[in-house]
Amino acid sequence: MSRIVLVDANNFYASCEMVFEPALAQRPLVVLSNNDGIVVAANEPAKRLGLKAQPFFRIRQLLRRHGGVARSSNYTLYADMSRRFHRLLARHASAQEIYSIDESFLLVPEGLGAEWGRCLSDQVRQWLGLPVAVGMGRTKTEAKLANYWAKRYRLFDGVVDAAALAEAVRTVLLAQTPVSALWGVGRRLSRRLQAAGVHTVADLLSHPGDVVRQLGHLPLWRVWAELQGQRHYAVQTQPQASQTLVCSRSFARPVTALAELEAALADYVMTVMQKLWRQQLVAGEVAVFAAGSRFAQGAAVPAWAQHKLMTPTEDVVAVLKLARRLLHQLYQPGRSYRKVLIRLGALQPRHQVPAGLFSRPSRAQQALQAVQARFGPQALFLGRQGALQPQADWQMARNRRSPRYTTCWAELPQVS
DNA sequence: TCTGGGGTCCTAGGACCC
DNA sequence: TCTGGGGTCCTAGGACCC
Repeated sequence: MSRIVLVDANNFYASCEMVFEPALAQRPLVVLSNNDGIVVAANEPAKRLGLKAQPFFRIRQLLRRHGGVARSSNYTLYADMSRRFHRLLARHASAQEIYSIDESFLLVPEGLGAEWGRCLSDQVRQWLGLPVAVGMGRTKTEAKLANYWAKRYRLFDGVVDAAALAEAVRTVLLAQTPVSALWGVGRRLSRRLQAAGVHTVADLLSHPGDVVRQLGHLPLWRVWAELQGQRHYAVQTQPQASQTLVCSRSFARPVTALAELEAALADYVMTVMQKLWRQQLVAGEVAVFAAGSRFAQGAAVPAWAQHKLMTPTEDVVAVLKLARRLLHQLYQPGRSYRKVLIRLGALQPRHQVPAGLFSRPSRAQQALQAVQARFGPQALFLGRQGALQPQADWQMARNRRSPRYTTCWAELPQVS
């Protein structure tokens, strides 16, 4: 049986920023969400100040007082760094599951241990400049937990092999680790477990399986079983086809006018259709959601409208028409909106749908796709889209974005 | 003043059937 | 007056993940 390894990058977005601006490592650094709304990543100095996920406006003063820096999310940069990161890891594994932008599960031969893990970690650091944590175990859940320990306890130096821990060490770690640190145990479930007297991972493991099943339903039982070495989650080497595709953005300011909502929606439709085309899927369902701010007076109430299609489609104009109709259905005049969302559902591979049961792309759409493929996704767009309207000040703000060092000729790093 | 975006999975409960 | 029981399917919404 092979071993499972979880490698993830520490403070990924913040680390990407520091790769190209090493001086930032000495100062508190936070990376903000879209619209510079909340903190989504922080480097070690910032964490020492207690900075973590929370609204930016609340920590602005504190950050300034300590000479800190805030950056807007630079997804172009992070996505490119992520691609390099996963590709490097793939060289060292017989199989790889890219689990998130900064995490991979790897299958490696039995017999490799912490020493191997340290070499891997060194190489990632050397080649990409990214600090990582490595967790090794019999199952994904155990690898996750080992990775948690690797990050949390300095003496492990970023690498833990759960199988190689001395029994006494393992016992102490299990007794010190809160259940909420387990994969799949969120806020609500951990509250329930606490109420039942289960505070630590050791507490959970002290119960028999049927009791665990009662306490928390199937997923918790699986986690419990995986911690004893039974595999319930396989390393998924093939990316799974999406079941739904979403595009959603918050606005930089409250929006009341239907025309502005429509323009934003058209932008999101184009984006979500590009995802659909990339995966060669067709959509059987279209849904639109719009809502105001939870914190504002006179804000629109969250509302969904959706429509099932008689025949699945990949036609951007048809989807846009439908989405606009749905938006009109749920629009609340006079109320202010903070976000609009489009979701495509009932997806299936386009080649599995019998010809004639869905509309083939029109000549116009084929031309659109050809131009976008050649000159980039922004090269050609629909007239309804708001992206290029000069007055579209509702668009997402990213006022503190770093250069796209690795993907844009005009923004290459300069050495002097 | 300012509070993200993109997903999956599970469960409860309603509708419907015999 | 009395008003079953069991099954399936679908949907909405919650919980959780990064």
